[in-house]
Amino acid sequence: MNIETPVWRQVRAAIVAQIAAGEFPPGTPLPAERALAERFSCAIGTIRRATDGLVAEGVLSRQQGRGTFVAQHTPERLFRFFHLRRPDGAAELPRTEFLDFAERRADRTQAAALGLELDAPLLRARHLQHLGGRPAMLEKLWLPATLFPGLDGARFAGRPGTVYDLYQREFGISVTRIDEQLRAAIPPARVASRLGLRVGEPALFIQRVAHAVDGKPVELRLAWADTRDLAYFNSRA
Amino acid sequence: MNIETPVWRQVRAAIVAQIAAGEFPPGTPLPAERALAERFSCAIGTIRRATDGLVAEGVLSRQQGRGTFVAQHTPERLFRFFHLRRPDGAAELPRTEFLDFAERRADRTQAAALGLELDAPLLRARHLQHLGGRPAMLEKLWLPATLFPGLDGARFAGRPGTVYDLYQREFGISVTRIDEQLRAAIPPARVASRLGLRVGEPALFIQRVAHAVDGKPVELRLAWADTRDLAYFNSRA
DNA sequence: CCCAATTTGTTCGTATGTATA
DNA sequence: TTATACATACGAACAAATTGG
Repeated sequence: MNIETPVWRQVRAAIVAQIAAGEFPPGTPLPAERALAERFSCAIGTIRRATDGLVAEGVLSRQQGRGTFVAQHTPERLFRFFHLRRPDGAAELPRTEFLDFAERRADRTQAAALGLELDAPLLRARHLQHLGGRPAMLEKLWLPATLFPGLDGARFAGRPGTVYDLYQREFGISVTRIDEQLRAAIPPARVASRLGLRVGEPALFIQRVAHAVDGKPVELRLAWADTRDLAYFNSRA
Repeated sequence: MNIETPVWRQVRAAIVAQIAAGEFPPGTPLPAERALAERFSCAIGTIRRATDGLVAEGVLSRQQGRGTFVAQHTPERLFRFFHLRRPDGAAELPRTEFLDFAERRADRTQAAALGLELDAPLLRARHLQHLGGRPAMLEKLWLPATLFPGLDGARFAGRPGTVYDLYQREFGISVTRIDEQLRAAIPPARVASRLGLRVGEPALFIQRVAHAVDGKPVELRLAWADTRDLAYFNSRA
C-alpha cells in the first residue's frame, strides 16, 4: 500500500475481506449504498466506484430497486468457467458423474500450484462430465483439506448443484478467477477408454488453478477433454 | 436502442464510431475530457463513464497529466491475444517467419466465419511463429480483401511489427476482440514436419476470428501449435 | 390497483490532488 | 513556474425498478 491509498480501494478491499470472511453469504444483499457510505464515511459515488469492479468481475450483482447482492454460482455464471461446447457454440450444462473421493498428501507440484507445504493434506475427487449424453471430460480435483473441513465423498457426491456451488454454499469459498494451461496430448489408456477414445487418439489436457475472492488458490484441477465433437471456447476483449 | 438510451452509452458509441472511422488514429490523443463534455453537452463525469469501459477493454489508454489515447498494438498489448507460453508462464515475444501470401475466394466456412458472401475475395497468408528459437505455431490467415486494399505479399512480409499492428497502422483496423475454439488433433504430415512433430503426434488446433472496434469480423485464423514444451494460457476473472 | 418507501441508475456540477509538458 | 489533463472525492437531484402495504 502507498502512503495514500484511494478511499475507493480501501472500501473495495474491506468489502472483499468481509465477503471472503463469510459475513455476507452468497445471495445476500450488501447494505444499501447510503448505509455503506455512512459506515465508511465517504460519498455514495465512492461506494459505487469501489463496487463497480466487483460487479464487472461477477463477485457482486446489482439490481435496480432491489439492492446489491453477493453473486451465486448460477448456471449462467458457471459458463464463465466452463468452456467446453459444441462447435456451434450452443451452451449446454454438463451432467456430472461422480467417480471417487479420497484423502491425499500434496506432492511437489500440487503444493506449488496451491501455495501449500509439501505433504499438506489434500482432498482428491474424480468425476466425468457428460455433454449431449456422451462422456466429454474426465476431471481430477485437489483441494486443500484445511479449507474444506468435514468434506467427504458422500457430501461431495450428494451435492445438489455444481462443485463451485458446493464450495460457496458449504464452505464460504467463492471462486472468482481461474488460471488455465492447455495442451494437446495422448491420454493414458485408462483415460482414453473413459472418454471412448481409441488408443493413440489425442485429447485436450487442461490444468486449472481456481482462486477465491481474496486471490488465494483453492483448487487444482487436471482434466482430459474429448475434442472430436466439442471445442474449448475462449473469447477475449 | 431504447426510447431512452443513457447519455453515456450514446457518447461511448459516438467515440467508438469515430475511432472505427479512423478519425482518431491509434496513438493519438482524444480531445480532453472537458472538451468532450462540451462537444457532447454533458458533464465530465458522463464522459468518464463512457470511456471507462473502453479503457477496461484496452481500446483507450488514459495517462494522468497527458491525456486519453487510442491504444496501439504494443508488444504488451499483443499478449492479450497471444496465449502460447512456456509452462513457467514467462511471456516471450514470438519471432514470425513469413511463408507465403495469395489471393483466394471464400468457401462456405470462411464466408460464414467472416460474415461475407460465398466467393468473396480473400487474402491468405501463412507464417510460422517461433518461440525460444524453435517453431511453435503454424498459422494460416484469411482477410476480407475489401478491408485491406492494396495489401500484397511484399507489404505483409515487410511490415515492421506484428500483424495486428499492420492492420491498425496501414488500414485503420483495430482488433479489439477475438473468439477462439481449441481442439486437440493430429496435424497433417506437412504441418507436423514444419513443427518438428513425429507422425501421429498431437498438436493444439486453434480457430480464431478477430473483430474490430465496431464488432465486425476482420480476420479468420487457423493455427497448429506444438504444445510439447509450450502451453496455451487462459485466465478468467 | 395504487401508493409510498426503498434502492440502484443516471446525470449534473464542483473542488482538490497529482502527473505531465 | 505555469498550464493542462486526468484521478479522486463530494454532494445533490431526479429517474426507474422493486417491494410491501
